[in-house]
Amino acid sequence: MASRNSAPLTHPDQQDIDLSRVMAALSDPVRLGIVSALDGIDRGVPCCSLELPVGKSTASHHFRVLREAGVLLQSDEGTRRMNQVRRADLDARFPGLLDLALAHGREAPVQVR
Amino acid sequence: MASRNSAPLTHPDQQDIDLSRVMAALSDPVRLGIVSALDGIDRGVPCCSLELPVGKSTASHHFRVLREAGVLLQSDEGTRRMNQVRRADLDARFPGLLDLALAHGREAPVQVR
DNA sequence: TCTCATGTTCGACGACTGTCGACTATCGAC
DNA sequence: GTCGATAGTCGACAGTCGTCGAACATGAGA
Repeated sequence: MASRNSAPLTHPDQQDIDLSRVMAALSDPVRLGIVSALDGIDRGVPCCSLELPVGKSTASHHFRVLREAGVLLQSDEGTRRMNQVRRADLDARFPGLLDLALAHGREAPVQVR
Repeated sequence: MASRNSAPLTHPDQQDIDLSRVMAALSDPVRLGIVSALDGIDRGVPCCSLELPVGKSTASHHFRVLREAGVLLQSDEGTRRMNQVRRADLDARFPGLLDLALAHGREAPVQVR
């Protein structure tokens, strides 16, 4: 879905993932909640399946930040935008970072419907 | 030094160091440069010994952010404020985070005079 | 075709952040 | 006591960030 004329979901290549951006992305509690909820799920999860404490447009913003930082992989399936954590890429580039962040980011758990 | 009536240099206890704050602190290139320059030096280093690309008040701000996040230990010695990375505390609380950040944060190296 | 569900984009807003210059505080040396 | 070095504080400013509501775009079904 998304707007017709939106660029086709830009994701950074693995080697272009920037630590500063990843850390900035993960330093927001809402975004850490998203990643935490999505981690370990092997299929893509649509945005609407997460019970986030913010509005739709704000959630959209957070998903974009995570995608552009290289944390999430997004792909369109019909009217749904599926989300998946890029664990392999992140583990390859910053070994241990994701585990560290998730281990310490369980304060505001996000439910997956 | 500092102002006479400033609170006596608040540092978070090891167990109170918050990952979000640490990551936010380390996601700024100037601050990452500071930590990178200070890491591995066993003695305290005064603020003025670092050649930072920002003004005095801005540097002061960055040092405070790092201290309040739990990344730096600051202590006054006469007219100097000595700085040291809290490596033991950080390694204990978030094993590997500092090494990860420093390994990937050498873009804007900061000189120690 | 019409409608609904999903999700984006676009201003707008307040809060926070990074930056600066000017001023102040403290200490040590003269 | 005075002066210089070191360093913090205090506004001020522009830019970014997180948030929202309203409008728009797309695809799936009825």
